[in-house]
Amino acid sequence: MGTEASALAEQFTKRKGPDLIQEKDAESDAAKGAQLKERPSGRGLEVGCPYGVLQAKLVEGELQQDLSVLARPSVRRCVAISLQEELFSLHEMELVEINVVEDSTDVSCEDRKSPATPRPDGDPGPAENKSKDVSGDEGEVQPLSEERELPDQREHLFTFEALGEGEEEEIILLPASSEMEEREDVPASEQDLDEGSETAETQAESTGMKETFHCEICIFTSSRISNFNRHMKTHSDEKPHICHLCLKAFRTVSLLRNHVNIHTGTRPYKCSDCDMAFVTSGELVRHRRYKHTHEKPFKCSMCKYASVEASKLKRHMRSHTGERPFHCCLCSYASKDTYKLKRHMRTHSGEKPYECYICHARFTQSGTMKMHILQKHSENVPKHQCPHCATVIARKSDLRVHLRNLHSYKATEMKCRYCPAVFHERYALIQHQKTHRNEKRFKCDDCSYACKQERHMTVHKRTHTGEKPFTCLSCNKCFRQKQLLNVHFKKYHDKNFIPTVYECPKCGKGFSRWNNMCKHSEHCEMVKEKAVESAKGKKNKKKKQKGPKQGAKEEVVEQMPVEDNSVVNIEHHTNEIVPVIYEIATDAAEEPKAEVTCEMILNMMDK
DNA sequence: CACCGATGCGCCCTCTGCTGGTACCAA
DNA sequence: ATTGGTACCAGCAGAGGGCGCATCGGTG
Repeated sequence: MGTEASALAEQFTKRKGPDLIQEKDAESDAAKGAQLKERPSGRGLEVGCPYGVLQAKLVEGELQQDLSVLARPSVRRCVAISLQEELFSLHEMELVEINVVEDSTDVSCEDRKSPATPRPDGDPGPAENKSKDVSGDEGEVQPLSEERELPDQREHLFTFEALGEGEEEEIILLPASSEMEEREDVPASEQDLDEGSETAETQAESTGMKETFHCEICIFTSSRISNFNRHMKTHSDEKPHICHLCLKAFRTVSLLRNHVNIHTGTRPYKCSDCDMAFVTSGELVRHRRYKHTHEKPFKCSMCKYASVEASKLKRHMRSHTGERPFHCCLCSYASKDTYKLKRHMRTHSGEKPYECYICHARFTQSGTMKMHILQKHSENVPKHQCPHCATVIARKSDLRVHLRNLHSYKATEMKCRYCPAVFHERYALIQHQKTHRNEKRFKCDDCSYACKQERHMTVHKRTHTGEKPFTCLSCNKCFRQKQLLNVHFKKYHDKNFIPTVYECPKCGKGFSRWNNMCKHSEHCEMVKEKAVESAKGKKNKKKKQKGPKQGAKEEVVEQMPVEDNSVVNIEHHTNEIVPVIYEIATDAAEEPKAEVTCEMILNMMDK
């Protein structure tokens, strides 16, 4: 065996990662051959096969997750597994003693039925068996292997032997247990003769004190012949008890009865604490643990997690080990359980099975739809108040983002744009910078003038220097500000220009400026207020009232607000309005004078 | 043989939290 | 008009709870 292993070791070491050994005889002997059994009492991994018991204890890390166990009863008395080559060097191939430790292996009979790991090009491989699809129709893949709990600390030895030639790259796990060593004395062909036999063969214990019955096919032993005989039926395909409703066959009457109860809805096991009822007593016990007693017998050794079911603990352990046995065949995603893979497959199929009953929007997950309904179609939805500021955010997760972005401590200093202050919290920086917002930080060296923006100061300083860089091309008149030049040009050189007229509603006299009209029309105080308010509203709304327009008078009046009790600071608003309106016709035409300030023009230019 | 507890697999669900696109607002 | 910031929102995955069902093995 060792020689054979050496000869084929190189082939073995060529085997890469997730490739699986292809099942050769899945439909025949193997089907009733290799089985994996968990031993609740211990931590050893037992691999049952027609030739005895394989018990292995794998050293964590030595056997990777994709270790698969295959039964090849028609070829050898062995179990084939695949290993990643980096785990075993050539010289280790002849005889390997492996300590099997739980959580490091991923061994399953299911692997015999499962497709091989998807190839990078998507080709599942010629021997891939897709018979068992998670979703049934979504092209999902089965796990490479299924983690098994290894509840026994006992160490068991087994050996590996490379098997096959050429393309045959398989590792044969040969049991080194006492039973198997005895059987190695018998030629393989003779052993094969025994395998299919289900004859009840009793073997007396060496002590002779008590007779036990050993199954020749698996590890089962029993002290009672009746149990043994019943067990032997599990190796038979005989299922004489047929459900008359669905024609499904069962081995025992009890199994059939439970099954028929499902059809009939008969649930004889009723919970004493609630209205639930179940077909089997086991379901009731489990239900009571979940809902009433909260007994959780399966405890995680690495954290405080405990579960009602062993399978839940097994699933939980994957969060510690990082094992992801369920691989997507369309991308690199792998999940820790079948449901997540199925859910993930919707991202490829585009399926959105959840529909909002109100707006009929569709969603891939029920939780997403639920949140949608809550946020879009519900009232009095509780919001989340930021503990550090006044922000209120609809979703808790978004509040978390808010806290992370605005209230988390940053190691790097964030500097204020306007002063030397530095901050480590973004929110504090923003609040601080707001204090600069209305600050007239730019102060003139030659007078008391101050402004918010530097360019305003640039324009202002021309009043001290006398600089007038904007020259009218028609009359060579110079201006300090471009906007003043524009106004001048329109007024004196643009024939098509028609300025706005503000007409006193009482006497009909026209004015180019509101304030002039208002001074004239003291009896029109209310009208004036409304017009100014209207002008203010227009400015705030669109900021587009940049110049005099034909018919602006009528427009302004029409848009006057109806609130008669509105109070407007005339001086303030005239400062904003005057630059864009100037007198024509009824008043003597003249250039804007003192009413037009630098800031007015610049503000207008900003708009 | 029936009963019962245990086991295992599968399916579905909820809750939770992160991520990236988008609309909106202010500068 | 542009740009940057941020709440809003849907998409998606992690983790765990709960139940349906089949099966096995111990026991009376």
